[in-house]
Amino acid sequence: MVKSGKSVQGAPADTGRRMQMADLARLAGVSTSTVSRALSGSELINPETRERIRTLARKFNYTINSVATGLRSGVQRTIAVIVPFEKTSRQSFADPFLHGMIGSLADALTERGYEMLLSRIDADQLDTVATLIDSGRAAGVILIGQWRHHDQLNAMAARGLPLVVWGAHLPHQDYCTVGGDNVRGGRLVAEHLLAQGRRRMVFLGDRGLPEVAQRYRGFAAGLRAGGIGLSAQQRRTVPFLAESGRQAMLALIDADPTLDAVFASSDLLAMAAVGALRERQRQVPADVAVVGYDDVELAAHFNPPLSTVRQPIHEAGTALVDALLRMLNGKAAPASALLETRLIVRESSQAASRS
Amino acid sequence: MVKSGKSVQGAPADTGRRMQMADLARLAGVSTSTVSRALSGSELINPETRERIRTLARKFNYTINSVATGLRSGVQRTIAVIVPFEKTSRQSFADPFLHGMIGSLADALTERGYEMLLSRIDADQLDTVATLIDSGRAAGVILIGQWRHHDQLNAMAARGLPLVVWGAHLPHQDYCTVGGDNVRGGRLVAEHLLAQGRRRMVFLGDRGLPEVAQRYRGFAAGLRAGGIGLSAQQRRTVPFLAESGRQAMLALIDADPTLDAVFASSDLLAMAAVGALRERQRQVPADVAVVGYDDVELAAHFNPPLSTVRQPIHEAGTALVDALLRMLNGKAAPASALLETRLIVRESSQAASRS
DNA sequence: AAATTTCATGCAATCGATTGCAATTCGCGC
DNA sequence: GCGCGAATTGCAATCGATTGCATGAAATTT
Repeated sequence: MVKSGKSVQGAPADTGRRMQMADLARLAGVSTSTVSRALSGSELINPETRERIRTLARKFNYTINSVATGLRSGVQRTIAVIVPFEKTSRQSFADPFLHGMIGSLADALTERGYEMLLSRIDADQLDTVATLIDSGRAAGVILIGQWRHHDQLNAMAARGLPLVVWGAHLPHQDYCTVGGDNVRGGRLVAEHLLAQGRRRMVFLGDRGLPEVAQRYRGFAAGLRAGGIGLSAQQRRTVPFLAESGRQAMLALIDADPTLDAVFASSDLLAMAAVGALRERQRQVPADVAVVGYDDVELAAHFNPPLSTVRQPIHEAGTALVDALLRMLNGKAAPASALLETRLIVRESSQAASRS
Repeated sequence: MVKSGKSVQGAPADTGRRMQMADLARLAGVSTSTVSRALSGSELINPETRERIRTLARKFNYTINSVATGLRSGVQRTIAVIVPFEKTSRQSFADPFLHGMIGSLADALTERGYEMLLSRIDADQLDTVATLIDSGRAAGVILIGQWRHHDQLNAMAARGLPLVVWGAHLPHQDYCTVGGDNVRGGRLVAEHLLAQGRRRMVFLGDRGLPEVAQRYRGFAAGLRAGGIGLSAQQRRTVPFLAESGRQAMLALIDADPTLDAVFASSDLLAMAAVGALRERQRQVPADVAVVGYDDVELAAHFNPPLSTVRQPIHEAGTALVDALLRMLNGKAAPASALLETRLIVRESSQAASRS
């Protein structure tokens, strides 16, 4: 019922139809052309008229209909942010890392005058992303995580869709990514754990995902450099879900009660791992060191405070948005960006425990 | 440069202008009227023609421009979800509870064929919310948390804005809210802590926020029923930020080293409190019991697992969206809804500790 | 064979704003 | 007093789709 009945004359009734430019024009005794120009601050309009119209607009709470504007001018100030999920596990939205990312993107977009359309979509139906652009609902797309769809993303880039992806930089990649240096991150963790005198490590994460694969590669390489190997029994393929992390950790510790360090590919998994270790009466870090990835806000406040690899979330949002906007402005797809990645050592991985 | 050059004839060049209905009409040798009807499945169109057009559309990857559709038909399938923040503290987006809420809303909206426009806005400029509606960018608004702006929300409701708020149900309230039973939640916590033999309680949270105020009221009432009081020294006004929670808890324990229970108005604060207690060598729950609020996913995996009052996040999303859609369909503003609220007891508040 | 339906499609107005170009007014010089 | 440029403002086409009404062909009736 919001939209109905016409205003009889001049000012539309308080209830009923939304005010529009023609109404304001009538009230001001000018044409809509003049109103349009006045509101957009055109030099063509007499300053007095302009002020009069603007005052009137404010008084009547008039706001330009941006749907109509969008249609006529052909510009869209909406960016779609897509969080893919794998329907088998419902995974992904639960990770607090995503939360930080969304916040950071929201800020970066708002700062630049864009709106954010947030959407979770089935990772197996990534092509629906193209529809968002084709239908004019969004000017561009930011995808969080490339998941297992490298080829599909390449295809979308080939179609010329304005697309930027948070994730790993891969060989033969035609789309633009922004991400941390995952290989380096993994290696830093390996070096740190070795320096703490740990020897029997395990890894938690789904190496089917490019970012995780790179973290693993860096980790394994770092261990190898220290003369330590990592067998198939010492890693576990887990989605980014707390309960899965817990189960995996329980299995690992039961399989090898002597393990002394865990590298989890996300803080969420690391926290779940700590819980599982506790269930098995292992002290963290005295018995087992735990290192996560992301440095989500809670990591510092966890019990014990979690060592982790920091992903520069704030920069990430800015970098993603800027890359996309550059693309929309017709500049060639910007080169993929690698953001700074560093290890934050807290209590969960230290050799000397508090007590 | 995405939009430029006209197609010379028939199929538009692969590069360049976006395909539109007129192009498809030309390709099919019919008018746009026919295409429009064919794609919308009108009975008026010959089934064969309809199929031919649809096939063509699929083949050329044509998608109806929803901006134009929106303008002509006047319907908007976008809902704005607003997360207010207080600029002084940058608070709010950090809380994992919000994250769950956003996910739940995203699901509920998608299921019903709506898109979600996510926006953080300065709580002091809530009126910009009206602009979202007035400008036609969104059909309705879901606001997460009423913060300190009860009156402003009433004013917006009076203006007839389609608005639903997650939060507390207050006296003299003209807008529709969906929320948990905060008073009951607080009371349950009090009863539980008393039953565990705790006596010196403290409360963490900003009672300037209606939801928190209600939780506190229930809590204080429950304690009073058990013959226990709560002095001004036993509560602390804290925003929903981990670091603030930590500071507040440190101050409280220093002020009264004998306290034996903490009720935090969110899980985030509870987790921060656990960290602070740990810094002061207090065992949770042996020395101090801690109870949070929300039951975010991590609560169960915290160390120790966190007792908390569960907010039914999934139902919440559904209820908020349904209430809003009912409003948009012209039904009177639905009555505010109170969702089920129950206490989940985990280790952090138990009398007998594990070891 | 003429008249009447039925079916399928096209024409043109419309949604609410923007903008190139034309029109009007005013001031001022000659 | 007439002409010309500058300053304002309005007219009408346009963005891309939707839809009431008209149209024309085929099918049916008489």
